[in-house]
Amino acid sequence: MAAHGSGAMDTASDPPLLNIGAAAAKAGVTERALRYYQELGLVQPSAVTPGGMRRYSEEALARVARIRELQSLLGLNLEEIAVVLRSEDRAVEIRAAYYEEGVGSSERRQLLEESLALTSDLRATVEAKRAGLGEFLKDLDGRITRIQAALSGTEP
Amino acid sequence: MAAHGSGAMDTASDPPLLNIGAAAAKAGVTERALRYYQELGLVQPSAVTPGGMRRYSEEALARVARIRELQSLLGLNLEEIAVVLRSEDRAVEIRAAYYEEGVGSSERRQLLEESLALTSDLRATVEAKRAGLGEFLKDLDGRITRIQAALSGTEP
DNA sequence: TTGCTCCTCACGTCACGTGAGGTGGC
DNA sequence: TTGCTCCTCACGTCACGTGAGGTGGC
Repeated sequence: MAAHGSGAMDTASDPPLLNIGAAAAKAGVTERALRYYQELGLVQPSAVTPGGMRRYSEEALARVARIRELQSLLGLNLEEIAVVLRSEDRAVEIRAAYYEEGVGSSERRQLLEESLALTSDLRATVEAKRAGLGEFLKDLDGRITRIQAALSGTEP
Repeated sequence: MAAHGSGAMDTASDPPLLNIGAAAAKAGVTERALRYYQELGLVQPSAVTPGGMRRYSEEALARVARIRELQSLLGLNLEEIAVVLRSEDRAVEIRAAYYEEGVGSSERRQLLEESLALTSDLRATVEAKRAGLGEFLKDLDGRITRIQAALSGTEP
C-alpha cells in the first residue's frame, strides 16, 4: 500500500499536501473561497490534521482551477458548477470501473451517454459564448477604425 | 425644434417612450435592475412623469443592452462598466463636436487617443477571453472523443 | 370604482471579503 | 516563549430578487 505519514521519514516522490495558505496561493483564490467550496461540498480537503488543519492535494487544486474556469469563462454559478463536476466525477468513475464487476454493460452505456449529453451541452454553451465574443470583437474593430480615421483627420 | 409633449396631439413618428415595465421586458432585465442602474448613474430614464413614473427611450435601452453585454460576455462589474460607458459617451461627444468651437484641435486629439487606448484595451480583454474559450473547446472536444470511444466499446 | 402598473423602503441571497478573537505546530 | 498560520464565527458587499404597503393613470 506504500502507506506512510508526512513525518520526517518521508522518503520518496509522493507529492506533499499543502496547507490552506499555500493551496490558496497556488490556486489563485483566497482561503475563504476554499472553505466556502468545502462548505458547499465542491472541494473537500484531501486530509485534515488532528488539529483541524486542512490539507490539499494537487488533484484538489485542479478541481479548484476547474471551478474558476467555469466561473470566469462561462459565468456559471456554483450550483451549476456542482452539476458539471458531479458529471465529470461520474465519467472518471465509469472509466475506472471499465472491467469491474457490479456495473452492468447497459448501465455503463447509460452513464456514458449521459456524460456525452452533458459534455455536448457544455460545448454548445462555450461555442455560443465564443461566437458572442466574435461579434463583440467585430464591433470593437469598427469603433477602433472610426477613431483612427478621426485621428488621422486631426493630424498636423 | 419640433418640440411637443406626449399628449393626444402626438402626430408623427418619434419613437414613444416606454414605461419601466415595457422597457424592462424589452431589454430583458427586471425593473429592479433598471432602478439600480439609475441609482448608480449608469442609465437615466429619458423622462420622468409628474407622477414620478420613469420613461425610457430606445437609446436608453441600447445602453442597458450594452451593460448586459459587458457583464455577461466579459464579466465586468458595474464600476468597470461605468468607466467604459463614460469613455464611449465621450467619444460620441467628440464626434458630435467635430466642427464646433470651444474644443481645441490638440484637446480633441488628446481625447481621441484616450478613447483609442481604452477601446484597444477592451479589445485585448475580449481577444484573451476568446482564446481562453478556444482552449476550453479543445479540451471539451477531447473529452467528447474519449467518451465516444468508450461508448463504441460498449456497442453490442 | 376597479385593475393594473408604478412608486419607495427594506430585508434576503449568492459568492465570497474582512476583521475579531482564539488555538496550534516549527 | 515568540511568530506565523490556521481555526471558527459573524458582519459587510455587490448586483440585484422579492415582497410590503401605498399611489397614480386609462
